[in-house]
Amino acid sequence: MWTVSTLSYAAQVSVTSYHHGNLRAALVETGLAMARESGPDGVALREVARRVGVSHNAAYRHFADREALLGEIAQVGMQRLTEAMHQRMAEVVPGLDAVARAQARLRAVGRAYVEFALAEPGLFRTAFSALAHASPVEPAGTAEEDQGPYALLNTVLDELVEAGHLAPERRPSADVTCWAGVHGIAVLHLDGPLAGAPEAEREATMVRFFDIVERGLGGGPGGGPG
Amino acid sequence: MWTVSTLSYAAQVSVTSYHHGNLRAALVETGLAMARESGPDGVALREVARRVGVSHNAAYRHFADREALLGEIAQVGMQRLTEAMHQRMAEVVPGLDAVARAQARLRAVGRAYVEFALAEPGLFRTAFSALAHASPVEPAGTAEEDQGPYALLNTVLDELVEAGHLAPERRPSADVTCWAGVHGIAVLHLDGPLAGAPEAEREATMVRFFDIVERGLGGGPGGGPG
DNA sequence: AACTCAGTGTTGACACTGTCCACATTCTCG
DNA sequence: CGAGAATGTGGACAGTGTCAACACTGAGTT
Repeated sequence: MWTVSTLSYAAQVSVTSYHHGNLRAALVETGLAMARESGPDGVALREVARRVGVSHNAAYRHFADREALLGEIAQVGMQRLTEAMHQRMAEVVPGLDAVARAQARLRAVGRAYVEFALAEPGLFRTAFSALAHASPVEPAGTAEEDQGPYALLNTVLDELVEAGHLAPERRPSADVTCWAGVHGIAVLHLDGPLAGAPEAEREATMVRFFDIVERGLGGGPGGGPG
Repeated sequence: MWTVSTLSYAAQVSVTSYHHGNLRAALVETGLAMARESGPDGVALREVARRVGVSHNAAYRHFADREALLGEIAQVGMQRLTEAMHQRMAEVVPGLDAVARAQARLRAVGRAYVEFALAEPGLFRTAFSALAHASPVEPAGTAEEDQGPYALLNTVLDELVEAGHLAPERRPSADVTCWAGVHGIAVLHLDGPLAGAPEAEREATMVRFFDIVERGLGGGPGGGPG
């Protein structure tokens, strides 16, 4: 009955069998597409099943809930976000001194975060809608790569400390501050009062934000310049 | 049939008439209560009508859509948020010099924002869920009071400029940066990976955030302290 | 080779939702 | 008083998530 799409189902089996062979993956993939189109609310279990070419309820053999499927999709979304950040971070040209390089990499991950949110609004919203997944913030030292956006941010911030721009005693403040700021910019542009702002303005906002953060983080152990 | 609650329907009429007399207000009020309980998704048109004691569909005489009702509720939520910010801002003791006072007021509005989000998660989510309402960010000068959170923030930032702590050329950067940061902190604690963080940690995060922002905003026209 | 049985997919049902339609009642105004 | 505009009602339709009972298939055991 159902036509097998030409997409990348890892272990595609005979085309007209009763068993789909890879339903779970297919559901996630199709659900992902729907999430990209219309966000978490656009992912209807029945519609996903319909598109995959399987009856409603079939999904219940692989997911306890709609929530469970959505969680899986959210996880993929989070992964995509991480990849985007990683890529932008790696694109930073290497011909700079340590401080400039670390600063550029910090700006790169931040910019990637916002860019991703605006380029993939549905996926971004989905990733943050049902997060029974991600651990409630890993401790700030566990910074191996591809462990999530937070780990990536921490990596860059540690580089900034090493380079000598970020005073160590302000290091603990830095991660959540940066994250919150960038997330706030993303959300306000996505679902907030800044939605529809022209790109130039958004770009200016980003630059100014990073200027302030860099200024706020950098320098010696003393208080502010006042 | 429907029992009239003891709440504040502005123009309550005869108890057993065919016409409710104040349906619109009653719907908003009840919808608001449901939004507080379970966020925007918890506001079901039929259930609202049921609780008010009126048939489903009655709401359609007063709202074009579920979306329209939700928008009205969101507006009330925004108003509550503004009030909370206003109050915390007014509570700042007056016995300080101009700079300290302005800084304290900035921290107060920011803290109020986050506190409100965590104290009224459903309402906060609702306020930011369907915002076909609020104008896409008023220009940064239009800062009369009770015009919304953004106007309030601008007021405080202007005070900071007047007091001499915020360099005028960094003023345009300040509003969105502060807003985004505070909004990010709120959202990450509400729906993000920081959910469930203990209050002490959240408090520390807030303090650190404001330290960085203050440092980043303050001081002379020169670049960072590096 | 036949049988069993767990895994997987299907059909049918239920309760719930938003929304449209036609109808009923009431209020207001001429 | 009577007409017409407001307002509330009931029924219907399509859509949703979820549960329970049934059907098919494939892998392993005897």
